Amino acid sequence: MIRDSSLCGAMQDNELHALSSIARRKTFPTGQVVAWSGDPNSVCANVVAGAVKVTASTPDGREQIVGLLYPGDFVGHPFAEDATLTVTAVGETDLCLFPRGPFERTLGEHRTMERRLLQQTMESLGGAQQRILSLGRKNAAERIASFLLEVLDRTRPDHEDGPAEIDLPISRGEMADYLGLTIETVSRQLTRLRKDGVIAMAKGDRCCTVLSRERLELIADPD
Amino acid sequence: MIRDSSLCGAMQDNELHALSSIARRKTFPTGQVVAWSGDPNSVCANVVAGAVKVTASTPDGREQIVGLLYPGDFVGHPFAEDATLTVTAVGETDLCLFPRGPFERTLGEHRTMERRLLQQTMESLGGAQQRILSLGRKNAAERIASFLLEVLDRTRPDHEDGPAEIDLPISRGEMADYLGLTIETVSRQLTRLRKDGVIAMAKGDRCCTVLSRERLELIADPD
DNA sequence: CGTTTAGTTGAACCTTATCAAGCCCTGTGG
DNA sequence: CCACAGGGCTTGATAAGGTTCAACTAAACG
Repeated sequence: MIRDSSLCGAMQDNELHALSSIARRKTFPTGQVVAWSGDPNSVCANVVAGAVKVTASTPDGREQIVGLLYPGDFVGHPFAEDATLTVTAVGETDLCLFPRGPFERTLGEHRTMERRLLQQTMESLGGAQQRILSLGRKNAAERIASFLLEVLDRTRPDHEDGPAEIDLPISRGEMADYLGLTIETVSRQLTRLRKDGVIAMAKGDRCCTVLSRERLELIADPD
Repeated sequence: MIRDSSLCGAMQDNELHALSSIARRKTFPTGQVVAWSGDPNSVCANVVAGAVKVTASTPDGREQIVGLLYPGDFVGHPFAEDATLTVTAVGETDLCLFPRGPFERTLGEHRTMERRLLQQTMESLGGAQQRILSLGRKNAAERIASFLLEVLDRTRPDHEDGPAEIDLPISRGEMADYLGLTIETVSRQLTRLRKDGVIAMAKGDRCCTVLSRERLELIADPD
């Protein structure tokens, strides 16, 4: 179902076959860890359904979500000996797992796959660079607005204007870990957006209606 | 001179030849812009000597350095139509420039090169993720200490302990833009490190002696 | 039901930004 | 040769944004 947006997108049938012969489908319940930081780096994967968070943390336990991956996204770090990041399912999640060794070998045998992975990695890098800008230079309101727009673009790629309902994939605490803020600040900023009529959202809910995409964009990227 | 650490590292002579036939060497004076954000994405490059900064900025002009690249590092974003980032020489810098089109073609013709670029891009992504952690969860002191260690590791890869002299590649203002702080905070944190005897450094100087790497590490990653 | 968990809200505090002044070095022009 | 302007850096005072701590609500769950 997610073929064309994922690694498999550009591939021939024989290549797909090579991949699927090493792949293993698995469902992870909410909160289950797929791979631990510090463990040997043994798997790569494609997200099939649900989502995963990729987290880094300081030795004293502060946590930061460095990536949020959705269906079609590639997870993992080929060629690295050890995992430096923890991968966790957020919400019930289906992954297509590839043991790293065989995956790297398959990569070597199928050019289109390697090319596609290179392009995906370049895109991830671009995304990471945007997040560096957010975390380094944006205030709380701007970060929250940017995040809502990110989720909106992910789930409604064709949306242009007018009200749109989005379902936040993560909790307030996870939003805080993603945006480099605290739970309290996230909560306050959301109520502020609600009071200002930019979004509509029941208290404590994960469901959120963007009333004015335009205003949200203005907050995310002021001019 | 920087062959083995750069893209060219894993290549055969015929591949090197292919690359060098499209390459153009150029020296950029301090502050000169190599590529502008928003312009068509026309070049990739390898840093030969000196260093470049890669910056992103908000529409209202706040600036963030998203990457700092040294000799051997690859600069650019193959496959992207437009540049979203600005690349600027910091200090007198030699680059080996590749027009993007021919570079992508060459990439398609030389597997080892593509493989190597994939690995480099993965490493860049890992670095970016570490910086997301820093910007999201570390305070000013920790960021400064992390940065000094980064520079130390770059310039003295074999250094383990004891005093070591390092030359900061960038100004205070650029450190601020790199670390998501202000000039004033950077300055204050450096004098603090100086007063605490962690580093020795003449006021306003770019040269800095790390007196205790151990203490610096303790500050960068508290436990 | 009582307990737990996620989220909201308020008050006090703290880190960092902002504003302002001054220093030092360099380069320039009288 | 000196006065002066400018840039890079430091330092101080003040302000603000976000964190921390704490209380509270509401839904979920045994």
